[in-house]
Amino acid sequence: MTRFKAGKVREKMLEPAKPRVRFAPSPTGSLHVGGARTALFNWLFARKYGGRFVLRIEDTDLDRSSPEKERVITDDLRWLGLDWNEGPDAGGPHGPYRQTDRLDLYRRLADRLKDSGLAYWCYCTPEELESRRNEFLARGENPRYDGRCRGLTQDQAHHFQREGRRPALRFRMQGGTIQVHDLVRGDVDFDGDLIGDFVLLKSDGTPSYNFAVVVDDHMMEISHVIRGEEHLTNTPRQIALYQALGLALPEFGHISMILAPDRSKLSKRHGTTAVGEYRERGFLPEALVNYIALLGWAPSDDRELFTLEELIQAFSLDRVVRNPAIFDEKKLLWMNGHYIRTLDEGRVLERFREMASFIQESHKQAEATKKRMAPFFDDLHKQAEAVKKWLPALREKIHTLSDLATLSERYLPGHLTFSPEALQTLVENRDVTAKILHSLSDSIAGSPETSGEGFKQIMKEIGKTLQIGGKALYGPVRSALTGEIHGPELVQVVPLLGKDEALSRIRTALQKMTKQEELSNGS
RNA sequence: GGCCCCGUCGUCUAACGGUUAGGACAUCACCCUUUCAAGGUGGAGAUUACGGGUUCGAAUCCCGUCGGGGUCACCA
Repeated sequence: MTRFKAGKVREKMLEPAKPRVRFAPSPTGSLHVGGARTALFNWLFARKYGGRFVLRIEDTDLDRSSPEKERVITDDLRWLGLDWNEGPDAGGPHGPYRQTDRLDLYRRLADRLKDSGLAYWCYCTPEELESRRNEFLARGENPRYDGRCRGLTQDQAHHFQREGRRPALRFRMQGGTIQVHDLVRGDVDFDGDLIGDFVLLKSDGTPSYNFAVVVDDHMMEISHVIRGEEHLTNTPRQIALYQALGLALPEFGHISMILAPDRSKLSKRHGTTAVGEYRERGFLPEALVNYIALLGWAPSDDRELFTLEELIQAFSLDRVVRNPAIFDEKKLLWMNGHYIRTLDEGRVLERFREMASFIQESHKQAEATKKRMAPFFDDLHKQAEAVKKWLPALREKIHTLSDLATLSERYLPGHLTFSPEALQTLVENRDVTAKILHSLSDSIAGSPETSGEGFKQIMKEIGKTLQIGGKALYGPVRSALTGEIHGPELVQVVPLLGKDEALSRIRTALQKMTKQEELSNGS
């Protein structure tokens, strides 16, 4: 492995004056972590050097694209804090920014290529193409279009047309080597002879990816094409097109992929991959962005924790790493916990509410799902208050905002249920526990308010009277008050519960103990 | 299969030919403590995929092998 040595010229491209970059998702699915990172790197690059970040929607796959998906992707980008200077909604001087609104542009350029003999109509059917492809593969050769429609006569063309075949426009590839100057990988050579004539215009009239990117990147004056490594081998095709159209090349930079723990391509079966799912699970955009930034990029110092603003400062393309990264959810979880703990409470609460309404929103589409999930959503909103109240006590131990919801739930009035362990703790030294709980109840009832200090004092006295302390004393009290054997410090818990709820819980626990005893005597 | 990219602790990564190969997550131990966490301290963990070169000296440069990934679509 060799780090790309930046010469004078390269340096200029790595740190340009006012770059124009773009993120160009196709609205055929949700925004995945890989796409999010590509968007982030582009965004950081633009922000760092005072450039522009363009959002372009590549919706030429008519079958799979949908406005809903587009909305989901843009919504996730905004959630991450990545905004764009130009785009379908934002407008801008190089629009339209949705490829289906640019069809006439592609056709015009396609005509130009066809008229100059650099492109030709191909009448081959998908089935024919497929079987020829397999023949190449069987011979151990590079599968590619064999160019058989290159020299079609008018008669032959008419014949195919009468058969009802709809032609696609193909680009006439030239041989020779094509060099890609890549900002993160250095110079990469490709053999043009191994690349077949690829499609420019599909038979439905929409442009192919390779054609549309070239046209758009040029017309939108994109200076740096920063994208995933899966596009590296497409680049020679695009370079050939730039040359055929007589256009200047942008800079290219291909960042390596994000892989699953088994080193395969990250996909659904590996767990969470979509940004939206992380939102639902209670991750903060602060954490996700920070973690993703560290996948394939490293600062020049030892820092790991960055705000977006700090990332802008620290980011540079020449510190982008070339080897693929494995997505490590454990580290993300740690980082998320860190942000929950250190961000100010108002912000965390805001994120919690965001999560609650996002979950509700995202399930609105499917009416059945919504119905099924309804009680959960109601609870979430009811819990917003509880979460606010309990955040200071709970944030120390959690990793996601969802933990906040599940953990705070049991502190709601009337939500006391006993875990088997807690029940065990209450029952195992029944007599002593009963004494503890009775005197605790009396003391709390007798004091005007339940402060942490007051509670501590009460516990001290009970301990002195009964000659116990530590775990033996606090364990039963914790079990009675919370129904769990683990949780925040009781000194925090008691004032938060309040006098009435605390008393009611002790009563409930005492009753439960009696019931348990009758149960065991009876059997 | 052809072509292309990549290969440093389990994971993310640092180390412009000269460091006891550094940090973070995870893991282990201890401290703190009414519990679980969090936090603190420390430990273990990498013959830099392997094999050859070049060099006084290689994780770093060159070649080969192996392994992983990408791509070869009328998907993007």
